[in-house]
Order: sequence, then C-alpha cells, then structure tokens
Amino acid sequence: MPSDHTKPGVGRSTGRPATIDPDAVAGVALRLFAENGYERTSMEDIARAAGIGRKSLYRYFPSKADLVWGGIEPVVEASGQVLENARTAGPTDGDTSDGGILAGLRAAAIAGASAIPDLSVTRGRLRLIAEHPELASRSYDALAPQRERARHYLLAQGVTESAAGYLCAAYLGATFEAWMQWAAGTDADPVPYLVEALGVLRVPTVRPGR
Amino acid sequence: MPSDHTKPGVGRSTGRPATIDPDAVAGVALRLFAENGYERTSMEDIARAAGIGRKSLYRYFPSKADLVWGGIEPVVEASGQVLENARTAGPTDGDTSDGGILAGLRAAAIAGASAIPDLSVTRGRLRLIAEHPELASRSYDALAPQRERARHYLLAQGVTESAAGYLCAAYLGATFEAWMQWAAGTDADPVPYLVEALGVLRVPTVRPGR
DNA sequence: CGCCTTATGACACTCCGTGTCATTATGTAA
DNA sequence: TTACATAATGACACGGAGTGTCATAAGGCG
Repeated sequence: MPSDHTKPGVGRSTGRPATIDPDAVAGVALRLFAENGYERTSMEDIARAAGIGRKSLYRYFPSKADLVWGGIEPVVEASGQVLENARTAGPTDGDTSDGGILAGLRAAAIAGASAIPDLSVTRGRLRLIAEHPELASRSYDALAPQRERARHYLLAQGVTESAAGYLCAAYLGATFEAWMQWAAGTDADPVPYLVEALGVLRVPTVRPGR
Repeated sequence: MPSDHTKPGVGRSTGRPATIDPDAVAGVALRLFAENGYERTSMEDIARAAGIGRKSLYRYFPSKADLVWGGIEPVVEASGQVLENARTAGPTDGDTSDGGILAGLRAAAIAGASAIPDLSVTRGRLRLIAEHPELASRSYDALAPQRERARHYLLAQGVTESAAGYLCAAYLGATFEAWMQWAAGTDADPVPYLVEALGVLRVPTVRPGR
C-alpha cells in the first residue's frame, strides 16, 4: 500500500529513469503562453507541443499555474535556507535597535535573488504573473513555505508570536511587490528593489535575547 | 449595442424589479459550505437550495469564491472611503515623524472593522477563507481596490511612488493576517489585532508637504 | 397596450483536474 | 537472464467551473 506516488526522479536508484525534463516542458509552456496567451493555451496544447502525454504533464505540474510558479521555487528555497541557518544560529544580538532582525530578512531576500539561474526567463514568468490576477493570487500559496520559515526565524529571534505573523505577512507582501516592480522594468539587478521594499518594515517589541 | 450587462438592481426604475436577495443566497451558500464542505458543494447545489436557477446564481455571483468574499465588500468600501476623504484633504502634517500617515491607515482599517454588520457571520466567512488556500489566495484580487486607494492616499501624503507600492503591499498583507488571527480566535473586537498588525509598518522617505 | 428588465429552463461547450486500467519501455539488483 | 520497480503512454470517463445561446414567462412602468 505504500505505492507512494512520489515525485519522479527523487533518489530512486531502481526502476526506469525519468526521460522527461521538467525545465524543458516549462520552457515550451512559457513559449506557448507568450505566443497565444495564457488562457488560450490548454494543458493539452502544452502536452502536445512538448511531445508528452497529458497525464505525464500533470504528473510533473499538478496545475497549470505550476508551470509558471514552479520556476520560482529555487528562489524560495535559497531564501529559506538562509533563514533556516540564521534561525538555528540563535538570536543575533546585533548593534541595531531591532537586533539585526531586519538585516536577516534582507539577507534572505538577497540570497533568493542570487539563486536565479536565468534573470530574463524569471522576468518573463513574473510578468506573466503580474498580467494575470489568477496567477498573482497564487503568491499566497506559492510563498507559504517561505512564510513559515520566516515565522520560525522571527520567533527564534525573540519576536512575539502575533507580531511574527504580521511581520511575515508584511515581509512577503513587500518583497513580492518588489519582484513585480523589478519585472515591470528593465533593470538587471532586483536587489535594490528588494532593499527598498524592506524599508517599509519595522520590528516591534523584541523580547531580550536569552 | 450598449446592451450593458450591468449588475441587477442598480438605479433601474423600469422593468421587472429584482426578486432575488443576494444576501439570502450567500447565506444559503455559507450554510451548505458549513454542512457539506466548500469543495463538496457545487454551484448547482447552491442554486437548488436557494430556489433559483444556476444562471441566475452566476449573475449575482460570477464565481464560487464570490459567495464567500462578496460579504467582505462593505469592509473594503468603508475603509476605502476613509482613505478617499483623507486623500482629498491633502497632507496631514501631523506631529509624528511620519506626518500622521500611519494614523491614517489605522483609521481606515478601524473604519472597515466598524462597517461589519454581523461579526459572527463575517468570522465564519473568514474562517472558511483561512481553511481553504484556494479562497485565501483570492485576497490579492479581493483587496485590489483597497490597494489602489491606499496607494493614492500615500502618494497624496508625499510618499515616493515606489515606497507607496511597497507600503501598500505590506499594509494589506498585515491587515489581512490580522483578520485571519481574529477569525481564528473568539475575541469580539478585531480592532486590537489590526492595531498591532500596523505596528510592523514604517513610513520611509516622506517628501515634505507642498 | 407595449416596453423594459428579471428570471427561468434547457442545451451545449471548453477546459481544469482526477481517476482507472492495461501496456510498454528501461533501468538496477538478485 | 530473470525478476522487480519505476516511467511513460493511451484511452476513456467523470465531476465541476464557467461561458454561451435562445426561447419564454413574469412583473413593473410610461
């Protein structure tokens, strides 16, 4: 019964190796979206253009939105790792009034930006997201793991439970908006946008470090 | 050609008067959602239970999510009005360092909370939203008008264009999280949650009032 | 009485997402 | 070589969201 419909290509040493390249498939999908529009491109169109079956497509991308949002995962992952490391390292006790908490969030955001393999492709994805409310809405789900990690980081830094929730929400909202602003323009470096966005945050009521 | 599929019941003095009460329909829908679950309740079920046709249901609620989010509109409306008034009144030039901008945002949020007709029903709606990512995602669209009004308010107060965007995103994210926190608990008054949530915001670089 | 609008009912359609089932392909381990 | 495990295909079906059309009935108003 543990048939385990796990994602393909994850540490399996037995069985037939995967032949489908998810990145290539997503690339085909993005091209079709750009050519024919997002809504006017069906999952079947994408499967056909990628030369794979519809079911196989759904196996790698459970929803149409994942074809666009999937490429953002590396950013979330890299950013989350930085927060994870900072969290286990314990309170920072920096010299600034907030104990270097904002600096930690900033470092995480910048790490995310550094993890992007291809800036122009990512810009394309983000523009697609910006143009389609249906896709932009997904930011709430797509960034959920990020929210959770940021929350744990803040808690470890001595921020109140409630304040951590609010700060996370504001953090994600502001950084997402920064990415949208960057995508709308032509600047190469997204970091200045992120840094400015974090300027609207404030860390309240920090409990003294243990 | 201006057949204009306008929403029913808007200043029409001629023609057959509307007999369907949207609030009652939404009430039926919320009851069904609570009894059978959101996903396990189809639009046809709702139409049948409400004693109306499926097409009529779609006329008042273009999407299933609107049955839940529709009731939040009064909040957004009241909150937006406060921002609108504050905007046309021009820069506040308050005594605080941010020129009373945060106070304006706080007033708007509180005004929204005061505009709720039935707290318990609203709590039910918000809990439904919190439990279903598909619904929570919609916050980005549902609060879009609010975002726009807050942006204009901030611009009128001398905030940089880019900073206004980031502050709006953080503002909406934090207040939405505040509503979620309130809905999860049993406290009667949502205002303290909103006030604390706004504590994570900071207004950067205010251009001196004209 | 005619006009205008609301509302219904029926029918059809596209597309998303899920499910099943049988079958073939292709690697690794016994 | 054989057995096993997994990847991938193809076909077929299904529920449900959301859109569209069309004809028809109901109920105020000038």
